[in-house]
Amino acid sequence: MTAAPTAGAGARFAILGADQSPDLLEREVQATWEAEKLFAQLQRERAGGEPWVFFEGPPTANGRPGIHHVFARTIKDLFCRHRAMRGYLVPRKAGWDTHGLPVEIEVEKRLGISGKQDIERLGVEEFNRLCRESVFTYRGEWERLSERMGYWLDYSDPYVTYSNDYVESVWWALSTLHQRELLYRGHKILPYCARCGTSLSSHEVAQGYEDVEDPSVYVALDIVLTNDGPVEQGVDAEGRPRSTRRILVWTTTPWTLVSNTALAVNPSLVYVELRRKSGDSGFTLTLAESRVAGVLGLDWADRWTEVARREGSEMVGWRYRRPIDWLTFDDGDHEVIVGESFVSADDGSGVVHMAPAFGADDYAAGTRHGLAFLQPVDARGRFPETMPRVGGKFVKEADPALIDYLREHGSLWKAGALTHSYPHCWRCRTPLLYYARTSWFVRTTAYRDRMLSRNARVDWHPPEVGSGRFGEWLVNNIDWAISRDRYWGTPLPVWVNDADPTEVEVIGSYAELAQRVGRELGPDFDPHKPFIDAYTWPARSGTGTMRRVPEVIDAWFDSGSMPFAQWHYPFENVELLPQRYPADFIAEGVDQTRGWFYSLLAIATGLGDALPGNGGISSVGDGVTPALPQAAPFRTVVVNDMVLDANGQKMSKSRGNVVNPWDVIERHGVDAVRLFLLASSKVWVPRRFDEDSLRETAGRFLVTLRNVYSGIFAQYANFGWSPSDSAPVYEERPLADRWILSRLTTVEREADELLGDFDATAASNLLMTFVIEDVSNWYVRRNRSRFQSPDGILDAAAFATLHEVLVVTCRLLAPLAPFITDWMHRQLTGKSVHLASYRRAHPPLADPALEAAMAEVRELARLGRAAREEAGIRVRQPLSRVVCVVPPATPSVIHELLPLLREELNVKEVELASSADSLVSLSARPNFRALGIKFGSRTPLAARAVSELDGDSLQVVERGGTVDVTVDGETHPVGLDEVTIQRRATGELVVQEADGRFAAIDPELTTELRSEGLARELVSKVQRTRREMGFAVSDRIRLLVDGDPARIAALREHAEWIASETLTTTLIFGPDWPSGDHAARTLDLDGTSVRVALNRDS
RNA sequence: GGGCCUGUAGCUCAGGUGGUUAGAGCGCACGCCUGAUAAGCGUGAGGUCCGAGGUUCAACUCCUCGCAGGCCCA
Repeated sequence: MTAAPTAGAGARFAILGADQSPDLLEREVQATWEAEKLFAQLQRERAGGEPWVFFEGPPTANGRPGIHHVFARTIKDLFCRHRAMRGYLVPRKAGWDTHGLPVEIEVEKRLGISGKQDIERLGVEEFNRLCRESVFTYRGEWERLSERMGYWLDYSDPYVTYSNDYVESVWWALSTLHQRELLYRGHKILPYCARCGTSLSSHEVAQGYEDVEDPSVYVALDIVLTNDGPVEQGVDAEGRPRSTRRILVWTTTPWTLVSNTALAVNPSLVYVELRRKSGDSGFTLTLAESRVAGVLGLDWADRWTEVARREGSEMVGWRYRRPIDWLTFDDGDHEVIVGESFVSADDGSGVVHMAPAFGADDYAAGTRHGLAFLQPVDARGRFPETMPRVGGKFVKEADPALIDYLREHGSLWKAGALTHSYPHCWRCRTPLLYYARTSWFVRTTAYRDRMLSRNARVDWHPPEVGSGRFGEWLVNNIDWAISRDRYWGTPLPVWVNDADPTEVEVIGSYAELAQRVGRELGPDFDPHKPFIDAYTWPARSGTGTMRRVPEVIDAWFDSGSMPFAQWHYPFENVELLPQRYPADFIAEGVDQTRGWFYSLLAIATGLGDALPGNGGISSVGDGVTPALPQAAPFRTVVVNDMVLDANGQKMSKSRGNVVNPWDVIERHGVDAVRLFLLASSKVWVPRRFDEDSLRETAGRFLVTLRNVYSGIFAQYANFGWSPSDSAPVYEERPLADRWILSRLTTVEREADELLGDFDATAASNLLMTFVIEDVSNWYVRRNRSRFQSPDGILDAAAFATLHEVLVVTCRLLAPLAPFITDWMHRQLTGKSVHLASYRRAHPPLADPALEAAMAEVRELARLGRAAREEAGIRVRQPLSRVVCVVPPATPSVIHELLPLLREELNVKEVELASSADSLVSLSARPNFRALGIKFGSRTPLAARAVSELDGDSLQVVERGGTVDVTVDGETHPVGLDEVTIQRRATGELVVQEADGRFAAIDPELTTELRSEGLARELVSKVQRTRREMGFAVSDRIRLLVDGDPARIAALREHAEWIASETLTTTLIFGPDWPSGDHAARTLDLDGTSVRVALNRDS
């Protein structure tokens, strides 16, 4: 890397060659950062600043980082950098999520084993050792990529969820929740393989769906009590005592009928009660109206007649008699109809049988309605030996016997078969059972409202994720099942008396554990399985031994504990935590909605005032103290969506379209990748990663930035300008300089506000547009000659101006593209951009009038060019004049800017015409918004009347008066508010107009103009020849020109100008060819040939 | 089945609170420039704003119902 320039004479700004690869440059910058320990330096400099707290969501280091990780980390990095540049101290502690199923699966794969039996055969100790080892297989690559992409994070002291300190903090959280009666043992319905004896995780289930044939059974159950009272009893055709009203229920799992405790109807569906027209007409049958034809046949009306219809909500609370009464009810309601919105009328009868032990919906409904819970099936999926008819049978094999039983008792309505997709064990193909398993829960439903109110305080980007995807889901929150029947995880710190399962102790620290077991834990203490299970102690009650439950906890509970566990709180850092909690900012992918975002909120809300400054619950049950404000653990969250491939497809290994971040970084550089990801669309919309698109947007922008710096600024500044040279104060610089400096001030403020508001996309586009349009395409282009051959102090001020523009632009861009900006900033100032302040303390004032006027000039330039195009006259050919009109509100400073327009359009004169000018005619455009308020439904009539106003009337209006228009027979005054006045050119000029502005060129070419055009043409071609011959920019030449006498005469008029433009010391017109070396060319000048010869004047 | 997002030019995307001429970049066509040059600039042609209803004097914008794609959850 080139040494930074020192201020003063002879300063040299390094030039960035066009062939310099971004990758190489960025690696050099990276090396500099490392050598300087720049991140640590920044943190030291900000140490006294107000903290702006960032939480790093810990990645699971068991897979290679992909391009989407680069995306998420760019977002995290850029806001942290921005706030640091604003002066905040932004702690950035790294973290690793190291527990959980993904790690176990990775190890299983590597060992070529699968399933719990295999793991236990291997030994839990060995398995967990391998898990611990594997976690950091990819850690090195994660760190290297993070560094390469410029994601600054303190990796020296990361939090690691498997570490003893971290686990202890998690234990503390669990025991705190337990003290608040928020931890309990309950049931959870899980997909379970009875053969393997294990429950399956959702992604295992997803692998095992197969089409199978299952029974499809309708049973008609007796209704015994409705809202109108008891139902009359009777006997059926076979003489069995039955109720006179029945309800039709459908199931594909007859074996669960043994455990039936309720029926569910959809409260908003319509149900009909039908009676047979003939035959067994002594009873009625109730089912959903929309299912009647499906169940009873399309011709049902021939045989049935409707006796009542009602909404499901009217049936809630009715009582029925269950189909099989072998089991005794325990606590809870039973044989009742409940209302549940999940009940669908797409199949079945619109009435669903509920067995809370065997279905997730059923279980949830059971919890909601306090239903009884009947679970007779053992761990191998069999009914107890003592059960009638099906004793000892595997449940699925018991179906036929149960169907027979129903038939014998007259409750079977019809039995068939149904082919549908059903989950099977992916290992052994056994159909899975949805099974209630004992599980440990956090009673999140007890504080759901608090989670909602805390969530309402979060600044979500975008807001709809917070209110919709997350908020809606919170409303339907159910208790968090935190235990897992697995091996590699934080062990659940729950010890239960083996003689009395109601005696439970939850251990909240290692000291407490040591106290229980009556000895030191020792330096080699490992809280993981299997070691932890060796810690037991005699129960306090005197009988039995306290033994730890076998489960580990959900890894999401680990990561959700990071706000305090990363600091080993409350065992350490008690003073620090109030300054590091809550987070001002987090950012993760939308897939974290129910992951990390939830676990952070659920844990923090449950802990309440056990965390400093967290407010909330101090106890549960009767005593709730809502004293402190209930903040969420994060004040702001930026949610990013996925990165898709160039065709909008999800990246996946099987499709082979996964983008390797290292490859694209090598090709384009990190700055371009970061900018592209941020700028292509709002970060919370899925974006396509298309390298062609990247190249032409972010890539092109960076080339332009480099060109402005190297090709304009550095190249010419190196001829003798230095930052210490005195330049006129801002107010005395040329108007163009004041304009770009004003734009800079405006953009500086806007970019800061946008990033302050977490809108990285708008900030990226603002800055890229500023550099390309305002800096490169207007300021630099129009002032190029001031850099190439500065004449006097006002010209030279361009260097000071562009220097300022580039320095500030680097700062504004630094959070987004940290490499090139740092390189350039060091060249320009000798200092790293990342230690700079984002905004200048005393920028020159913005001049809105100047900016507005320049915008008009640029629009006129566009129109003027279009007019030239239309007239077919190239820009090099000078023209006599252009006549322009701008809106009346245009600031008067525009008059001072007209020289710029004259140069841009290559005309001798620019006239601003007024409305009174003979070139101009006025026309009116109705202002619908204003007219609409006044005229309502007659707006179209009024609009027509307004647009028919003549020029004289409009002049009156323009001066602030009103004129009357007739609308629908009535007269109304119309003023400036209701009409937009437009000017059009009349006469012989070539006109382009838009939105009340126009530019009209005079296409007439005088002899004088023609000869000047010719001279320009010659200069241009001679310049090209010089260049082709390899002359240096400053080389002087001798030039001879010969050709058609009329042309030569025309050129001769401009001899002096030609000579000075081409650095010609001796200019000869005529046929006298010089002796010696020279290059002779025949040039085509405006249709005729001219011969030139030139050589270096040494 | 539920929740949320997206649908605008060939492509990628912008388009507060409804206002009659819907924008940009790329690509394309034509042209300019030729000492930022393995660069730069301009002009132009491209659009039933996914569809159907509705509200309104007026709908890309608001409402309802669909269609297509995506994500998450069942």
